[in-house]
Amino acid sequence: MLDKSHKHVSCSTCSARKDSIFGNYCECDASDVDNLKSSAYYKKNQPLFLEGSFPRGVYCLNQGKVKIFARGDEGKEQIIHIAKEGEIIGFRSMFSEEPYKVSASTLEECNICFINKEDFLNMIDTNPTLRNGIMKELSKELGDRAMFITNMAQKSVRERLAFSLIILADIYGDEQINLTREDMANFIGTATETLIRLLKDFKEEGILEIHTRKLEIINKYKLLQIAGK
Amino acid sequence: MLDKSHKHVSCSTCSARKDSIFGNYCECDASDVDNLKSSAYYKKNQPLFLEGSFPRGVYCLNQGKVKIFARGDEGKEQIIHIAKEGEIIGFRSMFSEEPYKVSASTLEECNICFINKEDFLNMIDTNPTLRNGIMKELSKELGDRAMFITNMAQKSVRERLAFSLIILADIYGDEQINLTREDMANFIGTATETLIRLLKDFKEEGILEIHTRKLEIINKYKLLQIAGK
DNA sequence: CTGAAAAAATGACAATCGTCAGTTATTGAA
DNA sequence: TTCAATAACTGACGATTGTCATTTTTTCAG
Repeated sequence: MLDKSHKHVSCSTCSARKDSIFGNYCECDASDVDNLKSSAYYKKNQPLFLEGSFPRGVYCLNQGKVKIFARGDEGKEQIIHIAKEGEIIGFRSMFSEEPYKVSASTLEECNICFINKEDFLNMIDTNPTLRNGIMKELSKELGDRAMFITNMAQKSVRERLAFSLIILADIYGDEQINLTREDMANFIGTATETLIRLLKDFKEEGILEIHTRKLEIINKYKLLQIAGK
Repeated sequence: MLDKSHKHVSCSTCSARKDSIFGNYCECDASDVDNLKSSAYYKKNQPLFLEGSFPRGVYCLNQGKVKIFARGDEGKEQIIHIAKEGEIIGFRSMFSEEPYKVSASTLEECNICFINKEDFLNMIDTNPTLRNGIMKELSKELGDRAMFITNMAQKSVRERLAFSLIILADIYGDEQINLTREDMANFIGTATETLIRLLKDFKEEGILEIHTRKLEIINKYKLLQIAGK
């Protein structure tokens, strides 16, 4: 259970900081960031921002998981990314001068810090190390998305499920994967029913165990084989 | 027919410059760029760079079209983007410090300029306007790719074809769309045979005319309807 | 602890789409 | 101009996957 008291989370004691751009590129300025940001507790399924709205700043995830998703023409969610502790969310829109093209929403209880657009852009302008880190991050994600598109276009749902389970296992670390079937289907890009059937297949093949919502991967090697690379 | 003499193409007279980041963000420095870059003629189907290799600089497309693509596990191409006159190609990899995650290859005869990595990064460091333009571009593309992923995941091949034809019509401008069936299928994310069948359907529905390889769009409104937004 | 709401699961069925195998048309170099 | 190579096209067929309808299980607020 997380602290819900809205108490200020300090960067200097932030356990996620080692995984963060701030941690990697901006060692010296932790206290500067500390003075600029605010922190807040978010309930499960609470939006950070919505597609179409204008960005006011960036979010830094201290604790919890956040889904980044777009909506298709019929309103169906497509999850583009699942952010974990230490990630900065929504910084792309700081530069594009466009409304958000994606939405962000918590998948579980979260502690999230917020930095104003103006303050953030100021940091970028005056701190070349941080700036280079951000540019590197933008570029990396662009590369990742090229692979994402390729997987979507060329892999079967079964292959994509295997691939996604590996990614999810990485995101969830020690914890077990914990997503609704609908969210998982929206990540893989398939119908919920199809996902459920394939999970059952994987279970029968001894690849994973299903503890209701939580998934435990038993045979990662087999997943890698199915995912095909 | 393009000039094949390897003669230097000057930025100041480059007709594509108005569509370029250099044109929009770096008005004053055209001659600076001029002194740094080299220009070259490329034949059809000639690679600029390959997935996995390390970037040496960026390419600026003066004339022609270039496909940017990744390869799936079985070697099948997935075209991520088709660059037209004025676009800068390969600048993402300048920042990521990774090998290319995509390949680039000409789709027709091209004139392409080249700027060294070092010179380019130097320009970025010393020219904030250009830098902001680049960051804006990176962010924009990231947004575009979120939509690309969503389309891939949620639209039928027929819908994706309609959508892609609109994009291609925009890329080709006054000219007619001119791609092999295979390239077009690899852009849409389908089998060549399926694409051919659907093109025939569209022809029979009066949406387009097929002049062997070249496609002429007759009813753009209907395409928009089918694409679904 | 209980009941209503949400999520997960199952079954039946049809359509989309990919694969394979083969034919026709087009291109471009000799 | 010709011929070989490449690209475009057609047909048959089945597997994968989405849709709809329904049941079972789980969650969580009161």
